[in-house]
Amino acid sequence: MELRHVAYAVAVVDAGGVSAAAEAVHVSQPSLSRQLRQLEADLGVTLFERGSGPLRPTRACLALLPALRELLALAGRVEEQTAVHARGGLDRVVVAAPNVTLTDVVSPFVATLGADDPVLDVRPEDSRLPADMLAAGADLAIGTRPPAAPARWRPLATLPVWAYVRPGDPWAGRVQVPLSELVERRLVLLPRPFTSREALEAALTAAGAPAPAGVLEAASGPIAQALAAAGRGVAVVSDDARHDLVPLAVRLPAGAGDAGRLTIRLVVAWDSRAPAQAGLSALADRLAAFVTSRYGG
Amino acid sequence: MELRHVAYAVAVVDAGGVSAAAEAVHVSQPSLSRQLRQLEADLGVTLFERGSGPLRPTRACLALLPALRELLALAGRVEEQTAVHARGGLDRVVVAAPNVTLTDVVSPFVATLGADDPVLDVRPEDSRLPADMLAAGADLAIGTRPPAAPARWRPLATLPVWAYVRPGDPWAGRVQVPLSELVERRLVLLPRPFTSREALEAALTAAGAPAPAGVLEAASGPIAQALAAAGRGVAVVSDDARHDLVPLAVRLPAGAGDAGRLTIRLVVAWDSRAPAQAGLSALADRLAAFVTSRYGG
DNA sequence: CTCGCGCCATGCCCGAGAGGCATGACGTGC
DNA sequence: GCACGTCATGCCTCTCGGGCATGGCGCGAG
Repeated sequence: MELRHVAYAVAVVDAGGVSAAAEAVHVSQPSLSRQLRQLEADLGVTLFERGSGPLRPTRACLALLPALRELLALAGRVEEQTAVHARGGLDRVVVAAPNVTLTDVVSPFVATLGADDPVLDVRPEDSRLPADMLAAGADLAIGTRPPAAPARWRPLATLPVWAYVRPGDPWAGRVQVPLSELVERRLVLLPRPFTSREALEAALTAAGAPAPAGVLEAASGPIAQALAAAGRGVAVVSDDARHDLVPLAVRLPAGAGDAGRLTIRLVVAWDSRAPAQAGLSALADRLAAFVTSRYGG
Repeated sequence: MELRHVAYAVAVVDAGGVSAAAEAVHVSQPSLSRQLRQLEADLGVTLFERGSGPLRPTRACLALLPALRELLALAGRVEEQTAVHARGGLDRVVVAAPNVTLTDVVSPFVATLGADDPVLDVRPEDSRLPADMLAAGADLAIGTRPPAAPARWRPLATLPVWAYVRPGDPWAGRVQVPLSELVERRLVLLPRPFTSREALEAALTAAGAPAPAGVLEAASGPIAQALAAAGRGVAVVSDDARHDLVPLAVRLPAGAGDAGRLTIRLVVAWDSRAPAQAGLSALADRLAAFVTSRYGG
């Protein structure tokens, strides 16, 4: 019996099914399904009844459940306690992230931390690759592309890319604009390595849409918005709204996933071999939970 | 953090060092050493001070120790509790073993089991290979050769092979006899597949000793002893003494290991994929502990 | 009635990790 | 100074956890 298996079993009970639990514990549904059976074989007890629909805990499972929860809680307390004894581990955590994310995501999260929590040493980063940030000394890195092993990562959020128009614009009354219409306008975009730009171009390629009628490059999100506010074009960025700009979702052709809107995926990553890895992953989970509650997943 | 790692760390503290702990938890010393470092990295805490001699727990480790022990105790209780709910798992456990082992080892162990323990359904087996016994439906198998993966096994005991002479024999006053002298006598041996026979012949080959002067084959250990009691030769078997026979250790040439005596190794094996695997390994551990306390390892 | 959708299980493959063996570095005691 | 006991490290194997793709299966909508 391993703690991981116990956590999986409890997650299945709480989530009411394997599929839902798999999402909660960040593994695929087949993997979780197999781990469950392994735990059952290991203990020699049938924990779940299979059959129609979501599987349901057996009587034995429910009887064990309190002890299993206690086991997890105790393990959690041990890991917390280690933070106290950690030498140079979680007193300071260096968080690296692109600028947009820092202002819109990390800063609000830092504001929610208590006195017991580690001090987050936030550092803006040019690279979009979490792997590079980790190599540069960051403990946690936020970016758009999952790093390769042995780094670990977790999905953080799926943020929409907005097309910002000023209040007087003909589109100002709409809530979304199709990609095909968007390219007919002059666009204010960020330079290439920025994710909103890359996501837009990838979507254009995938949809077979023509190149935008005109492109104006801005050095940062706020500047792009300022240009849009000045009527120089439609700013396509993922920043939150400024200057009273009106955000429009960018509608993609059907079947493109992400609810048909242009989005960018954020991930949070850390080094699996770093000291206090348990603490880092816990912090990453809290950050993900915070973002989910704030942006609604 | 996984329960296995916790168990390892506690074992190291209790045993006072990696090497001793490795034996206690049945893994090799290098493996245990690495797991420890992994646990430290995972928690972000230095648990042991390395340096001269056996490593010693740090202050942080000692602070965590009670919680770790509690964690293991709780996990143990959960596994015990599962035995109660196990369906057809550990109510009956089929134990297969060679005849000698059954009478001399398993039976006394069965006598020590309480009402809460599973019923051991003991079955004598001709094969010396635990793998065959498991394939034949046994839950636990006792034999002389460790099975291949995915079966799991544990060393059970190292039993001496005795040279039995009757009280009136010229050797009756001795406690041991060298292999070279033994072969000059007429010997009462078991047939080939029996382990005492195979061990003897392997030792003869290894020592370059001549073949025994004369061999009388007996169908079983007790019969061999009966023949020895009748003065028909020296019985070389691993059974406990009967018929007032005098046991002599068989001395091997130096460097042959096993404290220079002819011995056979016993192992207990089970199927890692069997239901109630946790209960089986616990039972195997208890059996090993019993044998150790009875035969002094 | 049938089709589609949401469940979970299974087959396949890959990579990480745990394990063993052999060996090396380091201290201690004879 | 040498033998021995400690733990660490390199190398290899093999299990197992994980993901993707796919297959049954029941239920509900059309």
